Amino acid sequence: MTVTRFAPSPTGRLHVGNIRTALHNWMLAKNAGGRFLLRIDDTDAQRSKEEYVEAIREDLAWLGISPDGEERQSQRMALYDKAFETLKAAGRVYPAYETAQELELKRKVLLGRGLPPIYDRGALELSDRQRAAKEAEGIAPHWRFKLDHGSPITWEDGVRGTQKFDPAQLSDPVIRRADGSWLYMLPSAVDDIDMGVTSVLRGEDHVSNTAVQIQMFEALGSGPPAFAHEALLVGREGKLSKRLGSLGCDAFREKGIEPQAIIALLARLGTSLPVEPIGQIEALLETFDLATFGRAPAKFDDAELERVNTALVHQMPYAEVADRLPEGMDEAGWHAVQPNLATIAEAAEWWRLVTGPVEQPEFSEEDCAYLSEAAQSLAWSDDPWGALTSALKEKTGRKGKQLFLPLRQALTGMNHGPDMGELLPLIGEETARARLKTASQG
RNA sequence: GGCCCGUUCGUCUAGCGGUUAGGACGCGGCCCUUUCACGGCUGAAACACGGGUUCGAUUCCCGUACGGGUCACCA
Repeated sequence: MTVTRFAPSPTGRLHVGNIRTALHNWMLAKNAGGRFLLRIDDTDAQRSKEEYVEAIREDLAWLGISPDGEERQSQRMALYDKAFETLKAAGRVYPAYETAQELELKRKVLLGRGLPPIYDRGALELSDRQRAAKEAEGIAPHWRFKLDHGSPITWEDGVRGTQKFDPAQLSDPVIRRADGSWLYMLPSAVDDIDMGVTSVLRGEDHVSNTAVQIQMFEALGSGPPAFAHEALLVGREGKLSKRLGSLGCDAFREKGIEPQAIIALLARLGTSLPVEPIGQIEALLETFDLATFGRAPAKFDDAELERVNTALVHQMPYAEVADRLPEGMDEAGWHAVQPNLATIAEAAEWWRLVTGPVEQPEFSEEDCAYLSEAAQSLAWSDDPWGALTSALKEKTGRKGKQLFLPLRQALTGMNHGPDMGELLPLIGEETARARLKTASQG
């Protein structure tokens, strides 16, 4: 069975990049009838916050991509200890004593000489006596995973094709701090094994991590999962950008963006499939295919998100939105107002044209007379607007803008808006007549 | 700087040696509508640059430029 996972760190709200990864993993699993798991990667106790764990769950639920299971790394330490011992016994981890400052300096020197800033394995040169001396000084080591430089690391990537890495081009990753706390690399691999994850789909910022982790999977006696790395999303100006990071689920919600719009856009952006206002995630699922994923970074544009949202809002049936509409708005009201909406929240603004009060403009003397005439001509029927306008056309000879604009302004206080034929019946005879009278009195 | 990846209409992209270079979104025009919007029709709009290879390159190779990623005791 296909098992995928979404493994965010609870250090902030979900943002577009996150959401996209989560969605694609969800789709990858569901498309194969598999399971989608949430793993809270909270090994970094300093930065992880409980409120964000809760927010992540809520956001996923809001988006409609709830996980089938959840794990937390902070509760799985025993597993990592065990894996660590296994690796140690196999000679695949070694203690290192450099300080962060020393490492930083080494990197700068290498970079300055035009060389790749790869860890020099200085700790491997240490004799037993030198190590003992460090310990005697009270310096506890941090631990690195020893990469096997023997042969190139290769894998068949779900979106990038055959990948090949020279392990000598990679630094031996620090996997454990001196205080015993864990870094991302090992726990992630351990959990993927333990959770039975079969497919790992993540951003291309992880490709070199994958190379390292493939060796970890092997060292732990497990075959690696199927990896796929999708191109990152960039902002309007290119670049991953601070701006994109700030586009969180909460911000979208506040702007009146429907979760379906986010899903519809993110499901297809950067793929060869057209972005379409598809409200059913199941329909999106049918066309989901890693083979359609592009390898170049795609631009995320919130204007496009808003467009998708608007198109979706225009499709939504009354039943789906009923409980979010303003007090008193029934199905007829929804239909009258729907084509003019960019967000559902805007329904309230248009609905005020019906419930009033309306703010009428100043009318010329001529228009006042016309509106007075209109008040008298108003007759109720199935189609009061049609009846009113044709009656006035005959009586006054007005047509076009002259005919309808004063009426619209008197009745709604605005010179554009939903179709009057639908709006007038909702306003009702009494209110309509009153508004026309008021307007006719200047 | 090393290593990976990429560059086709404004945007997302199709293309896998010979095409009028296709689609979608956006944009323009027309129609519908006694407003705006919705809807329908229609139009403009692209192969980063320079060398090869080839009868023929958007497509293959090399180089240049540009963009993205990575090289953390972050994930």
